[in-house]
Amino acid sequence: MNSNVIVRAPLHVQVAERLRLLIDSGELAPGTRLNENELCQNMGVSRTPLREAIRSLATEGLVELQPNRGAIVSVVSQDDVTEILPIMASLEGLGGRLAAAHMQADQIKQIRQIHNQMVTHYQKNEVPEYFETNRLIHELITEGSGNQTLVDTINSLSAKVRRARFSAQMTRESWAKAVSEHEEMITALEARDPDRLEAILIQHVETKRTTILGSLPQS
Amino acid sequence: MNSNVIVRAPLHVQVAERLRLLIDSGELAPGTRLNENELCQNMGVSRTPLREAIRSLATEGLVELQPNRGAIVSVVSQDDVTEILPIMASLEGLGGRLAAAHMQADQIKQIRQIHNQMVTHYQKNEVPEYFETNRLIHELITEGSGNQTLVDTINSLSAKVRRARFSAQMTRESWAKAVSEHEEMITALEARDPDRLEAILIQHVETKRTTILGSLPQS
DNA sequence: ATAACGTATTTTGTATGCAAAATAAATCCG
DNA sequence: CGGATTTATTTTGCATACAAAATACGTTAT
Repeated sequence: MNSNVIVRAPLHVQVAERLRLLIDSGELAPGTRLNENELCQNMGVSRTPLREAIRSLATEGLVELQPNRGAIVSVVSQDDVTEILPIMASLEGLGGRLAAAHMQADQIKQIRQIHNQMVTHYQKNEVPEYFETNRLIHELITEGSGNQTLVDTINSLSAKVRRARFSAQMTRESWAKAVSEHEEMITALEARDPDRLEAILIQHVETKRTTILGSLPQS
Repeated sequence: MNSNVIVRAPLHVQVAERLRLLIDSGELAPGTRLNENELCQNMGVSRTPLREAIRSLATEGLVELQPNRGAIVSVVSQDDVTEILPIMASLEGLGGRLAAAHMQADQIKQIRQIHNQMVTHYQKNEVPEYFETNRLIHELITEGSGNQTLVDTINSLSAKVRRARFSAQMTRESWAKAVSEHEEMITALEARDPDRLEAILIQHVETKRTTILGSLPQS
């Protein structure tokens, strides 16, 4: 009779999610060794599901397995970021191209509204809110492509870059440039101009790359 | 005294590799349920490393977990392929662009040689050899980008498409077209023309898409 | 005969236990 | 006293054991 079929996720999945959170929040810093007993007690589960979860995260690239020595939180190097950003540029460009063709008018309107919010956050210098609305816009455009595999692929790469957290060194200039590029993005989207949107998105990631790695030696 | 430090891979990694092979070869067909006991006996390991391996494959997308019902070999639908191919086009294009800039002259010569082999296989109608040399050329160009993350990303997507195995229906025409596109690819690479190589690679995947899905309903 | 229920068996999920490897500690020797 | 070797402890890797869920089966009742 009860149609509320509650399929509670398997333990190892829950554990994986929790670990992902801990790593993403920085509570488990890159390079930290994952002590199984410690984590087990901490989370109140046995080692079996925990180990299964760790294996999952390893194939995701979030942790690195060291034979007979357990796992460490993987360190995202500058080289990694240098490799990832051009890939993201390409994929976000593709996403934009598809989105310009497929998105509904009201979805585009919604993005315009969020964009306006973002500009307000920029003007009021509200950094975390800016980043959040920024992220949301990119996500919505990518999802607008209607290509779930593309969304997943971008997210997986994006997570690694985000974890590097070089982002803090954003200057007033590069911030202004990013905002103006966003303005162009939305305009191109409203005009449903795939080529232009694609070009801007690629340029936008290039700006990001410069911001992140520009001042640093390319090791 | 013995400096030959043999670090044999952990069992769950070996098991994962073996499973990947079984799935790739079609011995474990899409949709097949993975019976743990059966596989354990078959491979002579206990359930623990087997289960860990299955979790890894799940995050890779090769198998699909069904809570309290184990795992099945994931089915790659036409929709999936339709989603993946444009992504691969984009990424192979980027790979080519980078390769044209970074590859050593002797590496390019090597590709030219393999290309010539491939053409011979085409002329002699040696299908498996053709596919293998074809695959190798794409791999070498992508690796020529010097971007390992890009290589990994493409490989992961490529594996799924390959598993769909629509490839059999290659006509004489589309085969000829593919070969001529390859000729253009190598020429562009030798001329170190990134824009041209990128364009051809994107076009090439588009040809592949048409070959694979062209005649079929896009469900 | 068929549908529905209840039981038995299989299969998955989780916990525990034991062996091997790695790390830490302590002892011994120079 | 310092370095190396040996011993003890911790930690990982794998196997087994038990519990819960799902499937298969058989029985009963309509």
